[in-house]
Amino acid sequence: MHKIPNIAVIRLALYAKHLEMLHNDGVELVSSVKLAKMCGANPAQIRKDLAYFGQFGVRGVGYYVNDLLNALKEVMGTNRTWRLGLFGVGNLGKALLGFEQFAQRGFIFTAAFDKDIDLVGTEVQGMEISQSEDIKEVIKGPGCFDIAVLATGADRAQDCAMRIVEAGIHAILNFTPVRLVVPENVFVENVDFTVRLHALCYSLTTGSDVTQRHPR
Amino acid sequence: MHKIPNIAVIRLALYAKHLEMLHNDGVELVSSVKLAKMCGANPAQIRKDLAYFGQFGVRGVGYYVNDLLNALKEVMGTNRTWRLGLFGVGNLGKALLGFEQFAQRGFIFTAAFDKDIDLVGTEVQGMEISQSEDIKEVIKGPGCFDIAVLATGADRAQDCAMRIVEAGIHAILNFTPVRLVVPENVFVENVDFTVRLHALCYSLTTGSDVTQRHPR
DNA sequence: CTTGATTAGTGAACCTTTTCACAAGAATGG
DNA sequence: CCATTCTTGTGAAAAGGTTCACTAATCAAG
Repeated sequence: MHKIPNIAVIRLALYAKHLEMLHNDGVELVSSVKLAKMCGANPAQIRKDLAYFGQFGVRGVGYYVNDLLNALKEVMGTNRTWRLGLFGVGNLGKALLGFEQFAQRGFIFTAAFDKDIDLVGTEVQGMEISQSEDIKEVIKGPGCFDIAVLATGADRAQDCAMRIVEAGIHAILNFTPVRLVVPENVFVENVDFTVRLHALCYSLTTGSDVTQRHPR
Repeated sequence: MHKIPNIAVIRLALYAKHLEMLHNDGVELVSSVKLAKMCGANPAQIRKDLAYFGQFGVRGVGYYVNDLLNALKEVMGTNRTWRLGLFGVGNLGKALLGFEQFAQRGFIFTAAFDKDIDLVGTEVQGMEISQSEDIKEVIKGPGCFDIAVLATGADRAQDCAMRIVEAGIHAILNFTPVRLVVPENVFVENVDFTVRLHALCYSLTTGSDVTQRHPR
């Protein structure tokens, strides 16, 4: 049995995104070559990535968009809605609450927390704000969520992360610049816009392209 | 001469970030082992990455934080201020305008554009909003910028990108889900939060960690 | 001055990931 | 049924990146 490269899994999300676009355009059939052009990838890579998870295509024909999309969703675990809990309702937090692409792709916020006492109890983007100290209570009710989105200030980040872990949440999307210390069984994705800007700076300065082929 | 891996350049930004933290803490000397622990990297990798660009350390001693930081900034082209132009002053756009980490790390917004006539002429986060049709005029004045930050709706993205390119801008940080079509000499970094969430979904569903080691 | 402890720099080995090239299967037209 | 065209699935080769293991340099203590 083959070891599946992490990066192949990430690319599945990319493929799924483009398959969804094809589906919305009413396209029923697609070849690895066409999909590769859309994604900016190599057709052989797409076929190989898919092969790690099964056989989804028909030789001489291509891939049926709907079938492949459903198969990929099943593999990635995105054939369901995932609930998000926001920590830190500042500029970025508010923007994330209203970020349409989340809802479109099956991610909905069910809870929002902030340290600011004046904010607690008020509504932002139709979400009632709670105190992060109350996370355990919130999680028992309709505010229950699967993934924490951390958008607090740097000073609150580690503290919040510990509360999140203690409440039994095992996944964090971390927008703070802090390297979180969490138990091994907790998954953390660090998002850092400035790193991406640095890549552009280097490319502009040296003329050598270090931008990434695929979106992240 | 060696070919420098793209990914090594990206990691330099990570090292620089942690060196800045050390510098702020008054630390003057650091070893590859210590820095590696901070960054969550392998010490040999740090030494190798640095070696692509020169010799910055002292054997038996380590790296002088300040010297290395300055050297890295020089290499990456971040020993200067970079000016950003924002396109699309919606939820996300506003959040980016007020994003403290940008200013802290040498990125400042000098211009902001929106299609909404009611917004044009008003101020958001102390920035006057212009029409994207006027980009060429704005660029001649104090609103001149080096990198475009694209945070419009999907429908406006490609159109805006073309205007940006025509105005002579060669770098775009793209927050829209659109795969931009631009000339070869224009650098594009695509940011997609949902892809990162998908990685967490897969990890949670399968138990196998596909999150990235380093922030992006 | 010598010894021992550190730590950067680096060639080589190792591992991972991407790409190639072709066999196998499917549709179409005669 | 056969030939042709298409496209997937996949072993193997190539490319790319990471880690190891050792050398060279530096410092401190005896």
